[in-house]
Amino acid sequence: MKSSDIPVPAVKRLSLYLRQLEQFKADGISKFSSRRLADSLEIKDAQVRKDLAYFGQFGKPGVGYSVDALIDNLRRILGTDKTHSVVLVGAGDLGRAILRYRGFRKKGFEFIAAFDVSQAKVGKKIGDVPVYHNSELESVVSKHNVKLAVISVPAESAQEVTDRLCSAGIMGILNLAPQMLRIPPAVSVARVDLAASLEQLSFLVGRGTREDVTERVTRSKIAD
Amino acid sequence: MKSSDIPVPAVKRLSLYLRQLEQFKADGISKFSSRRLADSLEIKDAQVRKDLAYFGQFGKPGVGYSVDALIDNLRRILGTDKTHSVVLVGAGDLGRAILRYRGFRKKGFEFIAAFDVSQAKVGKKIGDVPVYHNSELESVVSKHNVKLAVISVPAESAQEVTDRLCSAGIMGILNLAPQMLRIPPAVSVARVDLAASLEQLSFLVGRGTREDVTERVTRSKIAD
DNA sequence: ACTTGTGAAATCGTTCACAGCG
DNA sequence: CGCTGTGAACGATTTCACAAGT
Repeated sequence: MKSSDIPVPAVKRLSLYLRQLEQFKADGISKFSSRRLADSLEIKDAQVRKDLAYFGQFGKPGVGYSVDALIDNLRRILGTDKTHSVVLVGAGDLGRAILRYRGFRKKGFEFIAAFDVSQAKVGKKIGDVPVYHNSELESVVSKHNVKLAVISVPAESAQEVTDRLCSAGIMGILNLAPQMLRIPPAVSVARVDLAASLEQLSFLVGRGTREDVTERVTRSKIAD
Repeated sequence: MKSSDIPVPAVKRLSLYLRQLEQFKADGISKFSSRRLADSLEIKDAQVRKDLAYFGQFGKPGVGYSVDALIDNLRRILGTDKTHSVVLVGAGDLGRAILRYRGFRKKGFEFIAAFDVSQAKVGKKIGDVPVYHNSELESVVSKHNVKLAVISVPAESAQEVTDRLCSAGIMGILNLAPQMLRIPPAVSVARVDLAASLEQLSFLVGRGTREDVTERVTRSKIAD
C-alpha cells in the first residue's frame, strides 16, 4: 500500500497510540481493545481500528490487541525500530534545549552533530553532541549518510540551510524556524511554529470557543 | 458567525497569511492578489479567498487586497492586535529557550511570569521574566487575569499543572509535554510534540514518500 | 482584462453498523 | 458474547468554475 493512500492524520495518531501503549506496558497491561485505547485518547474506537487496518491485521476478534506486539509493529511502521541519526542546525537556545532533551533517544533518534555559525560554540559539546561550524554541514551529513535534520536557525537563514541540507542528502526536515521552506520534491518537512500555535489559542480564547487546535488527531467536534 | 462554523485548518492558515503579509510589507509591497499569496504558500488561490471570506470581505475585484489593511484585520481576528499576557510553567531548557525568544512579543504575546519547582531558579529572571515557585502559580495567574499558558514540564507533572492552571482561570494552553491532558470543556489546548513530529518524518522517509506533515489542525477532544 | 466572493462538485477523512471470527 | 475489520454513510474541507465588481 502506498503511504499516499494513508491519511496523514492517521499516521499522526500512530505516534499517540505508541505512546499510550508504552504507558499500558508500564502499567502492566498486556492486552487491550480498540475501545480502551480510543477512550484513553478521547477518540472513537472505529478510528483506532481503521488506522491500524491501513497497515495490517493486528488484532484478534473477541480478544483485542497485544500491547507488546503492537508496540513492535508501530515502531516498525514508523521506522523507529532502528535508531535514526539526526543533525541539528542552529545551536541557539532552542537548539540547545533540543540537544539536551534525553527523550529523543528513547524514541529512536540520536543527534550525532550540531552546526552553528558562532565560533564560540564550535568545538564544544552540548549534551553529548559535538558542535561543528556550519561549513562542515555537507561533509558530516554525507559522511554519516544522515537522513533527518532539525532546523533551529533564525528565519533569514532557514532557506539557505535547507538548500544545503537537501543537496547533502537529507530527506526529512523538522523546521522550527518561522519561515516557509522551499524543498525538492523528494524531501519531507514537518513544521513546528510556536508563535502560530499561540495565535490559534488567542483566536479561540478571544471567541470564547473551546476547540482543539492540536495537530489533527481526530475529527470529532470540539476541542481538546 | 460562530467559530465552530469555521474550519480549524482555515484558522491555522490565517497565521501563515499574516506572516507572509508582514514579509510583503517588509518587501515594500502594498497590494496583492489571492493568487500571489497562495503561490508563496504553495496552496490554491481559492483557498485563500474562502478562508478570508469566513471573516468578511477584504478584497476588491480586479484589484486584490491591501497588505496593511489585511494585516490589521488578521491581527484583530486572531486577537493579537492587543498584547496577551502569558505564563510559562517549567523553566527547564525548553522553557528557558521560549522565555528568551524575542519573537513572541512582536506577535503580541508577553510572558509575565515563569514557574518552576527548583528553588535555585526561583527569584531569578530568565530574559526579562521573573521566575516564581510553582506554589505561586494560582495567585499570579488570578491576580493578572492571565488567559494563556505554556506548559514545559516533564510529562509526569503536566496533568497536575494543567489542573491548577485551569482552576486559576487559564483558557488556552500550549502543551509541550509529551502527555495527554484532560481539561475542562471551556479550555483550549494546542499540543506541540517534537518527538512525534520526528516520528512522522521517519515514517515518510522510511517509505520514500514525500509529504508535508506539518501540523494541520484538529478539532478533536483529545486533551493532550 | 483582471480579480474577488461563492455556490456546486469533488475530494478527503471519520463514524456507523454489522458480518464473521475467536 | 465480545471484538475486529470493513464497506457504506456521513461529514468536513478543498477545489472548481463562474457571475459580478472595478
